[in-house]
Amino acid sequence: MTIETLNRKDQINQVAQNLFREKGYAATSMRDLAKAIGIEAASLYSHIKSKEELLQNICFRIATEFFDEYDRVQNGTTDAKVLFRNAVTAHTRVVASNLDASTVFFNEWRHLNEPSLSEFKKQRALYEDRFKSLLKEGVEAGIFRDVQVSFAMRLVFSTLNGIPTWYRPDGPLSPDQIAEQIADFLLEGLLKK
Amino acid sequence: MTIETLNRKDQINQVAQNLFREKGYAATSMRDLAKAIGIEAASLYSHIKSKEELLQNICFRIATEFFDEYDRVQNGTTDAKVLFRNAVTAHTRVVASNLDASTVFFNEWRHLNEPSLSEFKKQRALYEDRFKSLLKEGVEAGIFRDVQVSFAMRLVFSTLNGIPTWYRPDGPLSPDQIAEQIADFLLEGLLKK
DNA sequence: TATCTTTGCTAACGAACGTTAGTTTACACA
DNA sequence: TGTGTAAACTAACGTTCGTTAGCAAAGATA
Repeated sequence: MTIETLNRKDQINQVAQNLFREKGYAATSMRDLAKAIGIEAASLYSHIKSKEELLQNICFRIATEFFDEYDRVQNGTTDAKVLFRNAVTAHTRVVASNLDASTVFFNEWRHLNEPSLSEFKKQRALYEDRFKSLLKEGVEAGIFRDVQVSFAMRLVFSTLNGIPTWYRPDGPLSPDQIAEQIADFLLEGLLKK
Repeated sequence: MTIETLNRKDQINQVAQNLFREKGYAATSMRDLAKAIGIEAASLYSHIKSKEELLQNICFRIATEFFDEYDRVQNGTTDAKVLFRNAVTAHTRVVASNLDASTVFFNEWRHLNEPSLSEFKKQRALYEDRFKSLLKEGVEAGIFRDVQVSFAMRLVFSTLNGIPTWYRPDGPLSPDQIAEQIADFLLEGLLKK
């Protein structure tokens, strides 16, 4: 596989990410995709196997990034507050650095077919469990309020996964700054102490 | 228009809400919709004008509910904390009582065509402004922390609009109980005081 | 009983869909 | 210069799409 092939293949995946985000997977035709690249629809199949392969690539690449980034920041510390802040930062960084792909990850995964669909759900559940454990430890350590952990986990993910609906990378805040502010918000709430 | 027409029309709208939520607007065909009801696809057109009309009905009905419910709870009080709690409760009640329709409202509005699309965006912006004002007043009154109000508004809506991804009406909590817990979470944060 | 309205049906339209077959073009390398 | 390969093309496949036309059945109203 030559360099040119890799480049074209990467280009297809990147444009697909963008179109799937903007129009949705089902409403994006292979002709739309080809036109955005400047080739014929049939020519796409010199580089990819199918439309669904594109969706699989996006979903599972992002899933891997979530796991990898989480592992990277969870080093020695056992302080629940720091652990939480690190996890939020890691997740936010992945989302904010992959706005197109993570939006597809959040909204378009249901168009996967089996067995990819089941595999996707399994990985997502594993990732969510990490946050649940983390919240559980914070509550048991008496650092967090006595919240229901699976409820809190849902609210945390709602906040984090909503980032692509409003974050613009050309704005004033970097992903890490966004992450910090979100962690503050989740930890401190709105009220003055 | 007889009672039977209204019933069938209502049924079509209700099934459409459910299918548009589960599969997405673009991936739901008129034949899917007809089959779920038990008639032929062509027969739908004795009751509706077009597929897009169904989407418009859902989006604008929910928009109206958000405004109406907001107006209903914002009575005499000027306490920012109570105002915020009331707004969160109103919004949550609309979402939790219309899980299918509100999911379509959140995720499928982009498939509206002009001029409905612009009208939708305009109404949504107006609604968001209400929450922004409310947060601004709380910050200025010294009750809320000194957060950026449009940033805080985005986080609040992310939390609220994520409800359909996890809330199950057959679970133990009523919409009002959910609303209360979410308001607590947003106001108090995770940390113990 | 005769007429109108509602609500369904079958058949079909033209367009768009994902994808395949077969061919041409361009370039790397022997 | 001749050969092999990658990457594009045109043409077309069978399917599905939203929607329309025209008609039949059923019930209400006169």
